[in-house]
This record gives sequence, structure tokens and C-alpha cells, in this order.
Amino acid sequence: MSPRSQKLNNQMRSQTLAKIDSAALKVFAACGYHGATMRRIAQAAGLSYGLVYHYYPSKAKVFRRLVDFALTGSLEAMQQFMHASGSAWERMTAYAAMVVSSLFAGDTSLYFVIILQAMTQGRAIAGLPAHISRMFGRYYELLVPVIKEAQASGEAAPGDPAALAAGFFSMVQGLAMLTFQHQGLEERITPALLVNALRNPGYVPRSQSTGRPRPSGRKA
Amino acid sequence: MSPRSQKLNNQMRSQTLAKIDSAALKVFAACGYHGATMRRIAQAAGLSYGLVYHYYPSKAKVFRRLVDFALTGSLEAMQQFMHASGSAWERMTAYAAMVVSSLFAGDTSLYFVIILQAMTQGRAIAGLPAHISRMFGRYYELLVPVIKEAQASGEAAPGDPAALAAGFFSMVQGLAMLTFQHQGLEERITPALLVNALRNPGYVPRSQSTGRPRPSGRKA
DNA sequence: GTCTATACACTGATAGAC
DNA sequence: GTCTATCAGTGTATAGAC
Repeated sequence: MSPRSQKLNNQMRSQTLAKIDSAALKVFAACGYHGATMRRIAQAAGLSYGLVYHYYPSKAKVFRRLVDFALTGSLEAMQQFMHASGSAWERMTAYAAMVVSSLFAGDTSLYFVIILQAMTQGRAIAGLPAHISRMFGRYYELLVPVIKEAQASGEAAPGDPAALAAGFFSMVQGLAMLTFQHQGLEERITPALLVNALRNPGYVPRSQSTGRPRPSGRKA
Repeated sequence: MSPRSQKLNNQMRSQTLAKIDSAALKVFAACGYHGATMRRIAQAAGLSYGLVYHYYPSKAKVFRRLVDFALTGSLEAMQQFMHASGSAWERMTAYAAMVVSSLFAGDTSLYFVIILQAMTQGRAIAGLPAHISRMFGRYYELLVPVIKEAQASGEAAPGDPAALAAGFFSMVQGLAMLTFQHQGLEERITPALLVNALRNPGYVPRSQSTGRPRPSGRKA
């Protein structure tokens, strides 16, 4: 019970917890919330079945923690880029570049899959749908003003900024799914793919204001 | 056993089967494959539990049939538009318009959710992941040539056409998820949102060839 | 064709030994 | 802290009455 051994215990504890989290992330992503079993998670973590319940009171809590991690992690990364310096358009492009590169680094794409699992099967977990809605609302609150700013400068496409944000998020989620299922997409998926979805096709940089209409009809 | 009664029986049979399919679609979409139970499906269909097994040998087969329906339905709709007349760009825009409007009609968005469920939890069903990959391959085979054609005319954005197609599909899937969870998005989500993701920002219709470079750097 | 009742396997969660 | 053994509950699939 000396302070020394206590510190070691804490270290061991967090290490085991990390093993559980990592294993649960993989199993949940592969099988879904209901499809995953605590036995499988324990096995993937290389631990005994009962030990998982020493760290988590229930399967729902394990899942919930991963979802929280994914949601808050995404929000913080987004905040970091949206509150940075530079024009609105520059911040959006920088953010898109970060997102795409992160899809191929570590377990990031797994967290996107977890969010998707939570959206499609999270009704069984009390309060989870509301929590997701709340967090998504914060995403929009963060992104919409920047999109509006980029629309004012003419760089972002006109129209409902919230819809633009929704399209952006949708593409990110979908691309994460693809990278999760197939490998070797690093060179095919580029930030330009995301940025282009936000771009105003009629934008003329800042010199020649020929006043020509946008290339193609918008309501087609 | 007269032909008359046999015909009536067939009619009843297909009617009951339709009830099961419709109920299963809703339950699977709401709970996921593993989260859905056969009891719930029977209850939603207004039928007894055992009767469902008179029409389907297993839960996996029910799900599999819905997935097949969704995948082949999407493919046929896509074929219809891609093989239509008009320029490649016109066909793509017409297809995008159809997709967006279908998201708000009937159970279409539910089928998109089913496909997503199959992608994220379908490993438990033998042969399903392979089948999905195969069908997705056919989507690409159908779409990529049209995108290439639209790139040649300058209307579609340059770059890997398969990646463009992937981004397009990703956005469709994500928007379907949103319309499934929240209602009243009919006016916010427009075909332009999808079309814009494919558009070449540097395209100049066909008159003034000022030769100016594309508005913004592509690798940002 | 339709229903009820049941066998069997599996999973989440707990108890208790080391 | 870690493990094994166990219980209660649930879900799939089947059997058999009507």
C-alpha cells in the first residue's frame, strides 16, 4: 500500500483498460453493438471474461465510452481547425485535408464506424440517441458559421449551409466506411474530393469579374 | 385443389410475404441485424411468431432477401439512368435528382439503411460481404465510364473517377441516414448538393475560353 | 395456412477462489 | 487484480395442434 506500488497499480490498471478499449473498438466495429459479445472482446484483449466486468459494469458502458471518445475527439479536432487563423475557406480545406489523412492513420476509421453503429443500433442504450443528436448539433454550430463566411466570400457554394455541412459529413462517414472495408485507398481518396463538394462552381478568384453566370443550371 | 383456389392461395401467400418483408424492413432498419428479433418482426407484421418461419427458413434469409432487394433495385435504377440518352453530365444530374427525390418517397431510405447495416454487421451471414462487394463493383462499372465521359467534356471534376463515384455514393448513403433519423429535410437537401460534388470548378461552358486556371489549387 | 408451446444454445452479469 | 464457474434471461428454430 505504499505510494510506489499504488502508482504501479494505477499504471497497470490503465494499461489493462487500454487493452479492453482497443479490443472493444475492433469487435464493435466489426460486429455492431448487438453482434459483439463481451466474451469476444475479452478474447480479443487477451484477458479473461470476468475481468472485463471488473473495469466496466456493462457492455453498454463499454460501447458508450467508445462513442463518447469518438464524438468528443471529432469535435475537438473540428474546433481546433475552425478556430484557427486564415480565411473561412482555408480553414475548411485544412480541416478536410486533416480528415482525409486521419482516415488512414491508426484506428480513426474504426471510430467513424462506431459512430455509425451508434446511430443505427444505439436505441437500446438509454440516452444515446439524444446524446448523438446533441453532439451533431454542436458540429453544425461549429461548421455552419464558417460555411456562411465562405459563402459570403463566394468560395463556398450557395444554398442552405446546414445542408452543405450535412453533405460534407455524409461523405466523410461514407469514405471512412470504405477505408474500413477495403484497404489501399490512400492514394485514391483525396482532400479535393471533400473540398469540391463545398466549392462554389461559379467562383471567380478575385480579378476578372466578367459577371458571367454560373456554368450550369442549379436546379437540374 | 382446383386451379381457382390455388390461385387464391398464391395470392394470399404473396400478400403475407409482403407483410413480413415490410415489417422486417422497418425492424431491421431500426435495430440492426443482430438487434432485430424474429418475434419483433412477427409482431410488427401482425402475425404469429411461428408463421414467419413458414415463409423463411431463418432470420438470415429474411435479411438477405431485403439486402438483395435493395442492391438490385439500386442497380436497376442506376442502369436506367446511365443507359438513357443525353450527355454524360445530363445523365448524372438526372440520376442525382432521382436519388434525392426517392429519399423522401416511401421506404427508399430504409433500404439504404439496410445496405448500411449489411455492410457493418453482415459478416455473420455467409457470403454476404462478398455479395456486397460484387454488387458495389457493378455500381462502379456502371458509373465510372459515365464519369470519365463527363470528365472528358470538362464538366466533371478531374481525378480518379472511381474516387469521385465513391464520394458520390458516400454522400447518398449519409443523406439517407439523415433523412431516416430526422424528418422534414425535404427542402434542405437538394440534388445540387450531390451534383456539386462531381462538378469541375474550372469548367467554362463552351463560349469564352479565357484559358484562366482553375479558381483554386487542387492539392490544398 | 396459422397458431401455441417448447427444446436448445448463447449471452450478459455475478459470485467466489486464488 | 485476475481467473473460473454458474445463473437467469433471451432468442432462434422446431414440433405439433387446429
